[in-house]
Amino acid sequence: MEFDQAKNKFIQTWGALGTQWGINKTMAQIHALLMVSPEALSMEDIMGELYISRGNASMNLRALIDWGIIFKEYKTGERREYFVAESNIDELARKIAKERSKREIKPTLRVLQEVSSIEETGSTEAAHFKTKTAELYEFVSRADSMLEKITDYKESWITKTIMKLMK
Amino acid sequence: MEFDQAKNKFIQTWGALGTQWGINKTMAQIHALLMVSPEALSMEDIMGELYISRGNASMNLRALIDWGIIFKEYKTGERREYFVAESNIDELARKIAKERSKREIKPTLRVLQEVSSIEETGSTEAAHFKTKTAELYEFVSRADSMLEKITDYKESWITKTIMKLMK
DNA sequence: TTGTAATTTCAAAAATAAATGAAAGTTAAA
DNA sequence: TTTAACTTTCATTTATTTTTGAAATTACAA
Repeated sequence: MEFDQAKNKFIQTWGALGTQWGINKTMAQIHALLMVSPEALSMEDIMGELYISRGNASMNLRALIDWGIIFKEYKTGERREYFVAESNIDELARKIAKERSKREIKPTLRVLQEVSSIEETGSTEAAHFKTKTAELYEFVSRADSMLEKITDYKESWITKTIMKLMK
Repeated sequence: MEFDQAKNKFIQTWGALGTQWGINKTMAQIHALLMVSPEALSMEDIMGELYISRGNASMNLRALIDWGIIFKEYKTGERREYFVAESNIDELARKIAKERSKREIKPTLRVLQEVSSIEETGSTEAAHFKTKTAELYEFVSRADSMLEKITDYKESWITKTIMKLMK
């Protein structure tokens, strides 16, 4: 396979994966492009490589910056902004994990907490509901703290975790 | 909060969470409904509770069965089918993890393998591409086997994993 | 078997999400 | 300041995904 083909295939695949995980295609593609670019790219560069509009590029670059997984860079004497991806993959995964926990898991936990705390009534249905949602709260809560523990190693956490699990 | 309100809030929240993780809203809602139902429900019941069409119910019930997280039940003398959710939450999470690994991670790994194996050319860009995609392959591959290891405990894997990580 | 209740399918419609592009807003060099 | 390069915003358009509902199919009690 040619480099150009491979690069394109990688960007498309990463975009599709993003979609399946609730991240929009362009956002994932910009990120993919920046990951494999040895140099920082300008918005113009990105628009050109991905064939997307200025507005689209601007919004998704901002979203990526909000997630903390790409950064702005300034070149001396140049007015335009350049972008680079977080280069450490462990760090990248940690940031994504933390962000998703904050945005999705934590709010869900609040709701589970709330709904599992309804008053006891006589009804079987309500009793079962309380049991199930409480179980779910317990599970999600544990899973979330497990993820926190794993990603708190800061460095090569995947390897460290595997080591600990092997024992 | 009233039981009915709580139940509705739970179903809506679970649906929204699904959406953020690339699962369609109705599929997640049907699953939520079945989880908190003490009795098996028929398609008619589900349509009524969620205000959805027959076709929608049918398709998403099938998808949930394909994922292995809900089951059909037959009542003697009755023609219609009933559905129940996997009642063990650890088991539920294991199945989802396995399924997503199979459907999304494994195919991505294949592509990463492929694109990181392009011929060496002189270009810096291609060299950097190879390095990055190989790193990514390595990472995703390890993360996937970590998940496999964790979920292979079969029973209360979250707790077991936390225990191991505490040491 | 037959009749019919129950389920599935799928083209079309509706809803949702994402992308465009031009105008408005910023910023810094002249 | 002014000007021009660059970025952001957002109403509108486009694309994608989901849902509907009626026809086709299936399957089971009689």
